Amino acid sequence: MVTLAEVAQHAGVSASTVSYVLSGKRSISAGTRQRVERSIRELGYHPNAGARALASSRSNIIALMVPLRTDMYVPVMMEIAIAVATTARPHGYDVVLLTGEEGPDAVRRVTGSGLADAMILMDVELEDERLPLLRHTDQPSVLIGLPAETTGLTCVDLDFTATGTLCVQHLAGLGHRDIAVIGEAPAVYERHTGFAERTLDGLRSTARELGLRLLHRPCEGGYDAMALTLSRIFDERPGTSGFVVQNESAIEPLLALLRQWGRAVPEDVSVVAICPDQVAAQASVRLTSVAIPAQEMGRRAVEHLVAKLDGRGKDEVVLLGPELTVRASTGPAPAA
Amino acid sequence: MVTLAEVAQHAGVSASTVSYVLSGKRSISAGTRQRVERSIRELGYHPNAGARALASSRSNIIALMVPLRTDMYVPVMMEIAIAVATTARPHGYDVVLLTGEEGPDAVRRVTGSGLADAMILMDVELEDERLPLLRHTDQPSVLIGLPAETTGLTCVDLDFTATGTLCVQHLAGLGHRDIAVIGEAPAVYERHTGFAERTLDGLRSTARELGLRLLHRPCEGGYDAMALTLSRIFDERPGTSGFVVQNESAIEPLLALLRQWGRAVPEDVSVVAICPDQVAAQASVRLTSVAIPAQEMGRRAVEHLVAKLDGRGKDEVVLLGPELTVRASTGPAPAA
DNA sequence: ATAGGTTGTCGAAGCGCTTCGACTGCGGTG
DNA sequence: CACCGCAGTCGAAGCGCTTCGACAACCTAT
Repeated sequence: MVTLAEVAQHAGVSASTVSYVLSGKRSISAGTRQRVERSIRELGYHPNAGARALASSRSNIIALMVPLRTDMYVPVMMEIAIAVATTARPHGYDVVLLTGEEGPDAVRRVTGSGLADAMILMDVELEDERLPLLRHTDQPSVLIGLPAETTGLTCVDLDFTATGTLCVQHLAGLGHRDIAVIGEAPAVYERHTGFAERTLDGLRSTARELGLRLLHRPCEGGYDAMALTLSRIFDERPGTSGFVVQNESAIEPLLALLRQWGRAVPEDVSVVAICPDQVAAQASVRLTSVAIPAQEMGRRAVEHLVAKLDGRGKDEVVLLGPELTVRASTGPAPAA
Repeated sequence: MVTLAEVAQHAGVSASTVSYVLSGKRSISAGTRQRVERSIRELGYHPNAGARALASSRSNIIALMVPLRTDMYVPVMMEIAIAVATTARPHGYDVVLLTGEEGPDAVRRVTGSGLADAMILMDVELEDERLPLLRHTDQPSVLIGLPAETTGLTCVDLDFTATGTLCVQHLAGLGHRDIAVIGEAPAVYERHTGFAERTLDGLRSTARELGLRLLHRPCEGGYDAMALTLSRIFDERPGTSGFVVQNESAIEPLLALLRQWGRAVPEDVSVVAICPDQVAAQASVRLTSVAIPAQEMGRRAVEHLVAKLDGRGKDEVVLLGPELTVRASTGPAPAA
C-alpha cells in the first residue's frame, strides 16, 4: 500500500506539499505540482480513507437510509439509490447503505461514529422518530419525503398533494363522476407514510371541490388482492368509471381484471397511474400517469446535501411539480 | 463527540483497557468491564470509524458494486442489495454502494484507499474486466454471478444452466415440442452476462437431448417489444406451445398478448417464468416458475465474505439448485 | 519459600493523513 | 535601500484508535 510519505519521497518534496497538491488548499508552483502528480500516477497512490477521515474529520461518505420493508415501491427506491450513488461520486462522496432495520439507532451510530458526513433518509413517516435526532445534530441531512413538521429540515419530494389533485382534475375533466383509488398496502397507511397520506388528501379535497364521489381502497399488490378489492368496489359503486392507482404491483392485475369484468379501457373506464414513466409506458395498456421522478429526487437530494456540506445551502422544502402525461388509458366517461 | 479517552477517564481506567473491553482481545475483569460499559452507555460513546480504520487497517465496510444499467432486473438487484446490507450489519459491517459506472477503477479505488475490507460484485460478465484485479489483490471478494473462469474466485449464484434444463424438462414432460424462449434484452447478451448465457446453454442442450425445437428471442421489456417478438415467434413457429420467460418486464405483456392471440394459458400454451417467487405468485396468471433466490444469494455472499475476513473460508463456487414451482400457467400440451 | 505461569492493566508507539505556524526568497513599495 | 507582503515549501503536532511489550499481583507446583 502506497502512502503519502512515499509519494513525497519519490517526488522529492515534503508530505505536506503532496497533501496540498491533493487538496488545493495552498498554492503550489506548477513545477512541483506536476512532479507530485507524476509520482502519484507512477506509484498508483490512493489516499487512505481512514487516515483522511481521522485527520480531517470528514469521511466523504453520505449515508442513505433505505426502508427495509418490501411492501413498498421497490423499483422507485432502487432508482433513487442509484441516482444518489452516481450523483455523489463526482462530488467526491461514496454512499453507505443503511437499512431501516436499525431505525433511529442508525442515526445515532452515524452521527456518533463519524461514519458519514451527512444522511439522506427515505420512506419518511409523518411523525418520524428519526427527526428529533436529526434536528439535534449538526450533521446535514435531506429527507426524500415530507413529514408533518418540516422546520429545521430539508426535504425533497414530489408534490403528492398536487399529484392527487391533478389525477382527479384529469378524470373530472373527462366527465367521470365516480372515482376509485387503488392505494398502497394498508400497512403503508398505518405507518402514516407521508406520500401516501398526502396523495389521499389531494385526491379527496379535489374530489370534494369538484363534487365527485371518491372511494379509497388500500390494496396489497398482486392479482388476488386486486380481484377482491375490485369486486368490492363494483359492489359498492357499480358506476365507477375512473381509477387512480398508486401501487405498482396492482397495476397489471387491475388491467387484467377490468378486461375480465368486460370493462374496456379507456372506453368504459379510465385509469390514471402514479408511477415512474417507464412503468406507465410499458404496461399492457399505455397508461395515462403522473410520473414519480425518482432520479430527479435522488439527484436533488445529493446536490442539496453537498451544498450544505460546503457551507452553502439552507433548510428548504423542495416539492417537485407533478406532471400528468396523457396516454391511452383515459378517455371521456361513457354516457350515463 | 465522545472519545475513547473520555470514556477511560470517566471509568477510571486507561484508554487501552476500554479498547480491550470493546474488542474482547484481552481478558478484562468482570468489575472493570461493567464499569467501562456503564461509562460507554452514559456518555453515549461510539468509536470513531476513521480512527478505528486507521489504527486497525480494517474499515468494517463491505463494498457492493451494483450495475448501473437499468436494462437489468431491478427488483432482484434491490432485493440482493438489501439482503447484503441487513446480513452485513450483525457481523459488524456497513455496506457502501458503488455503481458500475466506475468499472474496474472502482476496484482499484477501493483496494487502494482501504475504503472497504472486501467487495461483492454483481452483474458479472463472462470475461469481466474486474476479475484480473480481484485476483491480484489480497482483498477478499465474492461474485454474485459466474464468470467463464473461476479459479481463485468465490462465486455465489443460482445454477442457471440447471434452471434452463429444469424449464425444458418440465415443458417436455407435459408434451410440449415447440418451445420459445423470451430472453433478456439484446444488450444483456452482447455483454456476455453470465447468467443469461448459461440459462440459454441449459435450455438448448436439454432441448437437443429431448428432441425439442427451441426458439430463443431476446426481448426488451414492455408491451410493444413483446408484441413484435411474439408475432414473429408465431410467424416462424405457429405450433409453439411452450414459453420460457426470463425478463420480468416481458411477463405481463406476454400474458396480455397471449390472451389477445386467443391462446389460453395453460390450455393452449404453457408459460414458465424465471423470476422471484413473489412476482410469479402475483402475476395475472399464477406462474409456474423457477425462483431467483435473491435474498439467499445476498446472504450467502456476505457470509462467505465474513468467513474469509475472519481467516476461515476458501475460494469456492456455490451454485444454488433451482427449484421449479408448478402453478397455474403450465399444463399438458394440446393434442396436435 | 521460590520459580514459573496467569490474569488484568497500563503506557507508549504508531496508523497515514491534514493543517497550522514558521521560514525562505522574491518583487514591489515608500 | 530597508521593509512589507506574498507565494511556495517544510516540520511538527495532532486526529482517536489499536496493539505490543511491560509489569504488578496473584496462584500454583515444586
